[in-house]
Amino acid sequence: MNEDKDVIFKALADPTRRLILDELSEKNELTLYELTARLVMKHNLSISRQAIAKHLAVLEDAGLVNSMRKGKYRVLLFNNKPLKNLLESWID
Amino acid sequence: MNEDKDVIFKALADPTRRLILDELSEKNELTLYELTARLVMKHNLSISRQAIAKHLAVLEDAGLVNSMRKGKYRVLLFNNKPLKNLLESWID
DNA sequence: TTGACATGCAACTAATTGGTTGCTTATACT
DNA sequence: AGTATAAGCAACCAATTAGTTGCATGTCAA
Repeated sequence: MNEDKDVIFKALADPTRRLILDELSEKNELTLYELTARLVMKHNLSISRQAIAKHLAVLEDAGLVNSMRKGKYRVLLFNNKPLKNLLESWID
Repeated sequence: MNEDKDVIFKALADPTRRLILDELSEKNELTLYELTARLVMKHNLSISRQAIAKHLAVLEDAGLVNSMRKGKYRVLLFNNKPLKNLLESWID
């Protein structure tokens, strides 16, 4: 309901989390390590793996990221469904 | 540029600010007092005028609300332009 | 011009949050 | 079995922030 919206908007409020969505929307099925490496290298981000893991927890909670265990790895999937019609009520 | 986006997303992250946008998108040219009264009454919000004023400053900073002085009053106007295409890069 | 009303500003507080460090668990590979 | 790699968990810290209270400014109307 409306709390879903709140969780989504709050998830989008952080620039690092938006970068994560950018990366995942460009290339799905990244692992946590791959994602961290990409963020650090492509965007000169200095941030730890644990910090990224926390951001991912927030994004998963909002339904914007799903993940599957694949052996040793956890693989990340972007899900844009919650974003559709999110701003609808304000745009005509 | 990208900082604009950040300011906009952060502005949208607060539920009270989203309620303010709801009210203003429904009825433009409210004054601060009218807006406060509406929020308190329609949504059972217990919040002071000053708190609303702070939220409005954030929304104005993001370009989502404009205001004009009209004599004794300040009149508030909703502006949805910054919201258009905000999520575009993630939705196909 | 004086009082009432609408708004503006500043200092303070409590809660939230993004980040770190350190340790543990789980899986793969030789 | 033993080591290296990927991830999970928990406690702590610093900065941000939503909210409050108190006071100042500006405008209208009698």
